[in-house]
Amino acid sequence: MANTRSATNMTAIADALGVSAATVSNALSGKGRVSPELAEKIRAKAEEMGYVPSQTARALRTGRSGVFGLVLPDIANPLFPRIAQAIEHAAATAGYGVLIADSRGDSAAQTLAIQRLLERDVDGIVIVPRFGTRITDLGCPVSVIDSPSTPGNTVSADHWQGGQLIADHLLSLGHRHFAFVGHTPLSNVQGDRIGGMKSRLPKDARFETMWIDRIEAERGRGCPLGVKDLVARGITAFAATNDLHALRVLTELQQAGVKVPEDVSVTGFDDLVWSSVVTPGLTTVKQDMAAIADIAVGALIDVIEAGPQDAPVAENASGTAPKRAVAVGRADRVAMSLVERQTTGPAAGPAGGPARAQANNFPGDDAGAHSTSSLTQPLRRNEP
Amino acid sequence: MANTRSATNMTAIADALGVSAATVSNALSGKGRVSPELAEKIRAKAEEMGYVPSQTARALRTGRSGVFGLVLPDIANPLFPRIAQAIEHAAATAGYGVLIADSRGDSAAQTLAIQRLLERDVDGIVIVPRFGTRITDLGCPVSVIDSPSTPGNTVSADHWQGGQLIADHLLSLGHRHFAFVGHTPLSNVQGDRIGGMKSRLPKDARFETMWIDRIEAERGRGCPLGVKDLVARGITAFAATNDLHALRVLTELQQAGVKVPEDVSVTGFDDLVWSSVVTPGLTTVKQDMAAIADIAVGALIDVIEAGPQDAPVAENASGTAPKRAVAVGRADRVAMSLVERQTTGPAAGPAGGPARAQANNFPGDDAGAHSTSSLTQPLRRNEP
DNA sequence: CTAAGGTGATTAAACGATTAATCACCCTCT
DNA sequence: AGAGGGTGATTAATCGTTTAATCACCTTAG
Repeated sequence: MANTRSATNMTAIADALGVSAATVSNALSGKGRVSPELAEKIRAKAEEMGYVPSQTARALRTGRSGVFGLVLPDIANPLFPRIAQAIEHAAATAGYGVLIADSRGDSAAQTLAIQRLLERDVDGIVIVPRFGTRITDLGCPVSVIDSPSTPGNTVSADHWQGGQLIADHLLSLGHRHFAFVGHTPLSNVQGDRIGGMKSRLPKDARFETMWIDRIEAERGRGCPLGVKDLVARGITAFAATNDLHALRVLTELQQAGVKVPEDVSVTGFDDLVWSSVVTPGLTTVKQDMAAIADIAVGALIDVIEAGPQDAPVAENASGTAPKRAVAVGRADRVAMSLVERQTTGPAAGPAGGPARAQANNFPGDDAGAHSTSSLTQPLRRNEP
Repeated sequence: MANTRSATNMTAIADALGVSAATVSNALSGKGRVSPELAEKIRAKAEEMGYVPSQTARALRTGRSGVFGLVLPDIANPLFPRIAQAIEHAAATAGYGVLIADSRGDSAAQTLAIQRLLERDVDGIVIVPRFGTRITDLGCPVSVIDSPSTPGNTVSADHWQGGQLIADHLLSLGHRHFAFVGHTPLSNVQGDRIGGMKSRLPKDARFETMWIDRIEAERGRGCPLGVKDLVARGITAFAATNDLHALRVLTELQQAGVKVPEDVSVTGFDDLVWSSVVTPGLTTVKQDMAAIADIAVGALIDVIEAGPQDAPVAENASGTAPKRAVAVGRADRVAMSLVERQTTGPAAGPAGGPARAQANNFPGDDAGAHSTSSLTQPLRRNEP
């Protein structure tokens, strides 16, 4: 704004029309009392002069910057583009800008990143927290996107239900021997996803869980996961907690000469960019980022528009809920949807693939979000 | 800031110490004339009261918001995380915040996105332009990150040199029959990358170029690229213009039973997240995003600190360079570096693999950035 | 002894919008 | 006709910081 910003401010418009600046403000905001004719004249003049209101001045006066902060554990995370895009879109639609902050590194970096945002007077913060960090009261509205099982979570995909989708899909194809591939058990998201999958398994199903951080701690970064051994042990389906791990498994299998999906099936999570371009296309489960972003941003806006409930913590009659400036009470979980591609197929091999395993390709079973209840009802009986 | 912002402003500090607000300002900024003792007392008090300067007020007064805008053609682009992370880091280091704007969709969306940033009074904009859009004078400093062959480009990776790195590497392995895989010829970046590769080819080399947009226009999105046919025609190396296409080629080859790197080699560009986790690991070429971001942000800061050179366009004695508020004159290109992994190996097959092709695994030839000149000197002779 | 110069602080005017308070004026009702 | 009410505008304060201008005071030189 400094240099070339056209010096068209309210005063300039006011002078040009011989009215006061306040009248211009009222006319443009439609708030005060201005005659319709004059208001129209002012709007026209503003348009003509290319007037652009100064968000800065407005922010100073109103105490609202019109900007949200977005804090991510690691901007380089492949899911980030989706989140950022969705949040930016939701925020822009509501008239807000989005300031990004990267909290890569330790949780101290996260605190610092938040601090920087607060100094910039953001009106609210959307945060995808790091593992094991608890978001404390920031003194400004906060939306937390993580997992329904994270305390203080505001909204997130229903990872558990997504896991169920995957499990139901694989079960319906006749699979009974699974390998779940995650990165670290410290992540609530991964925990939920695997938990959801496990929750669907019938009594006759078996599974193993592989944690990549453990494996790499032993064998080094980027080491082979040894998937062929697992296949030899009878596993017919690898269900990873995200597409990156699924891709790793998929290519390692292909390299080892294991046919996908003929010999084994592979699934991922998140429907990242490459999922649709690899061969065979990766069956995965997708988050409705737009919906999540709308809720996260909506929660922020609700709190902001509710106005400053200055009363610090006292005056709390009911005494139950500590009055924090956090957007609570909306622990929404957004349903995930199955994206069925080519890495999943009927279970093969001697592992006793039942006849019904052949009956895949159920009509109407490949169209995005859907409940798979009809397929899994017989299995649910055996749930613990 | 609205609600819970601690009401600790300069006046509060001034009152607490019985001095004027101006003195507090001077003491904290070290600009005016304040006695050392008082200055120290003020700093201590500010610390004690948890004073945080209002960027908003400062912005209004100084005309500098301390925020840059970052415009990206499509936030969902897999390279975006790297760019955003690097820019955010460079900006934060220089004391600036980063406001994101997504210009997905057409170039009108890009204009709108830029408009939104300008309304928020950004001090400068870093933009990765869409294909074929020309960044006009925005009335604020702009850094363009695209390709050295794009007019108005400020800084970017040296895609041409990156291409040379790949070509030299493959040539040294004995490859002579190439397939270049790009998305669209409209992209300067992709054009440069392929151009660089071609520039290294000796007379006895042959190549074909595949444009994915063309292929998909015919056969539909996500269609097979038909790489096996190309292999049958004698191609031993697929060099893609980015890792996503490389991954597509790689998995299609694996699925078709073609061995990588034994039968054919595959290379990508950008060293995206998955390049290191797939099997075999993808040989690629990497951008030094940190350096690029530093230059892009540095150019912005240079222009800003040069102060408002108000003189519109007149007063331009030499008359050559139109005085735009654009950060020109730094058409830097940042060298790329080869990341050698397992998708590349000696050329095999009847296509006349020369003896020297077997002589791969040169000692010291697998360590990130390096010039491959010693390997390619004999070939350079034959350049056009 | 007084003018000049230096030092360390204060005053006050911005920046550009919002908004409560005020004012001038006209109309209507009793 | 005077009180009361509505309308359409203006005035002026305010948000928190920066900064040019000013001021009071002290020192030193002529």
